[in-house]
Amino acid sequence: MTVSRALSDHPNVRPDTRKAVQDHARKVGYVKNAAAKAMRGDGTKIVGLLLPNIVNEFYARFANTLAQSCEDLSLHLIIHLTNDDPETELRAFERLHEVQAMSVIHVPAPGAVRNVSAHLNGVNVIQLIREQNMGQPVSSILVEDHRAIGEAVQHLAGLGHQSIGYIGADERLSSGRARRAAFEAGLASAGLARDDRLITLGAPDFSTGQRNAARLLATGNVTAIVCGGFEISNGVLSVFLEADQDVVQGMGFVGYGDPSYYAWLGGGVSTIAMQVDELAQEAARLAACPAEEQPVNRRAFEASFVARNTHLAPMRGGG
Amino acid sequence: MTVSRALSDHPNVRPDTRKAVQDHARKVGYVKNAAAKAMRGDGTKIVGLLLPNIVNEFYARFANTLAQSCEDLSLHLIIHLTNDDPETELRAFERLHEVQAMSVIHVPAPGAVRNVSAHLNGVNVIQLIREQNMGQPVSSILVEDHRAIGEAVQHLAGLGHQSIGYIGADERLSSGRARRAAFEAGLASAGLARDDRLITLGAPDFSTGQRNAARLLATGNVTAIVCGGFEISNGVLSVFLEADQDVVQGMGFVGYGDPSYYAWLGGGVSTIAMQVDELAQEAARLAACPAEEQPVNRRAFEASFVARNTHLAPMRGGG
DNA sequence: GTGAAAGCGCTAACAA
DNA sequence: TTGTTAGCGCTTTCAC
Repeated sequence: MTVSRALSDHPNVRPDTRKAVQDHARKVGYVKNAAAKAMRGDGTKIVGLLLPNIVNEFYARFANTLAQSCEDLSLHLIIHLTNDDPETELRAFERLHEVQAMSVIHVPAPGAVRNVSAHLNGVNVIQLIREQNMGQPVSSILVEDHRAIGEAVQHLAGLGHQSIGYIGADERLSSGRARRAAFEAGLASAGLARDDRLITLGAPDFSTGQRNAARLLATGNVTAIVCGGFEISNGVLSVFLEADQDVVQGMGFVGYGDPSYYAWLGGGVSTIAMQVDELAQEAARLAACPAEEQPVNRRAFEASFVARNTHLAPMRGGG
Repeated sequence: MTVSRALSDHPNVRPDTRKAVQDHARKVGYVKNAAAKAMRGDGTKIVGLLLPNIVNEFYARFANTLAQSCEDLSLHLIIHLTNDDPETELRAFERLHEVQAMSVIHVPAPGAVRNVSAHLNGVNVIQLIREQNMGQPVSSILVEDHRAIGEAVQHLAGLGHQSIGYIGADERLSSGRARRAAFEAGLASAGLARDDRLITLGAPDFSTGQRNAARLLATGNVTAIVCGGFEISNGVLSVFLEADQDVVQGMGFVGYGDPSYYAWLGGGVSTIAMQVDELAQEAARLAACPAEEQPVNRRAFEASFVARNTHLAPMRGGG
């Protein structure tokens, strides 16, 4: 059809014909059928995003910026929540395979490698935050937080803390391993001895933060806590904010991630902050190219330590 | 092909053949091509979600719960951010038309009706929070906040406030009109006179909240502020939290929406809370049916007034 | 500069 | 119970 050529801006169409066709298409709201294009093998412009959840402000901001970039690049963004569950993650990959997603950006769930590889043919896979073997080469966008975590520990040490606890993700996550190592390196460079009883690990979720914070506070032999995860940080913080004032009096706290309200809570929460928007833009950049044209890529963005009121002010009502 | 029948659980296939086919499909990770299904006219299982943004915790929680429901219902959720801009919204509808979305859930952007109707053929449209004429029958899921806003005003009046300001969305939004009316009704039932200078309206965004809060505080003749929008509430709150202590001393504040941290800020922020999860589940329920089988539906969920420390405690650092 | 044919993966309808 | 045909909307190839 000449119509098809006109709509695709092909040169071999009389200019007036082309214009007439295009104008009419716009008038009647015609758009090309993506399914038909996909079936011919033209690719889909679909980007999948797999996140543990989208309520945590870090993930929300990432998704927000990514979605903006996708609008600009005319990509379709399909979101799947994994709850950090490998089974759910597998199903998400399956669904994205059905619609022939061009790229998938994902925060790998903890746990063993499952048979996802069957769903990854020709898919441009981009890992975020964490790295996990997928049985095929993948790109990754990481956060380099070694230095920032070290600074956090030294900051606490400088305030006189000698018993600093750590709550983070366990060894099933690459990020869990790296952050724990960074914490221990920080202790060493601050001249503090490591006490394994003060290092508590678990799944990267809110309840791990809650549970371990309560446990560390209960022992009474910890004077500060450093967090190694977004959800964990929120969980720990919830315990601090709801604890009796005399229990947390003088306790040091360093969160992970920097949601907007951390600056407002308890006089300002010290934290490890990352360049969310830059992460998301890089992700969009990588996701925009089909797998075959996209060389595998590995890039890390440096995190920073934000010092605020490391000792949370107790909350008090105003009336 | 017998294979197709086997995979579709068609009865006319020898049971052992069927099982063999299904097992093999699972083993090699075969999934049906959604594009081919769509091209036959079988529909797409794609649900579009159009939100102003996804960082605001109300929208984030809505999207989160909706995404969960979509996983359960095997629907694909495509997210588009509109920034409350009609042009961007129009482009999003266009993109969803391309992929033949089955349903679109959207928070209508303020402004005139544009020619979206061309992109809505056979689409199950579900409006959220706000209502706007789309030139065709649509379902809507609303928040009934008249009573809650009235309670908020009466609560403030009960605390002795006589000059209560209001910051909300303007008349371009159905929700803006309704909430303003609810505020005025609240004043009336509290026996307070309406002062139009204390009622400030604008776009439903953060800066509207910031700007008008600063303005109302500067005039000095307002002792409390009620917010009529999610983003607006956050904007107003940011001004309160960053203002000099003596300026906001004794000021009353009622926010809109109930993000998790409102309970922690300044001793607890009083607010209008809504049943986010219920809204999202209802949205998923409506979105799961194709347009032709879905009778148009209009449902409202009651909001509630949550009284906390209506007078924000000033923030102070702890060390 | 324009049209005709073919095929992408799938399933409803019909034929065997 | 299984196989064949046809067509969904699009673009590439080839013919005119």
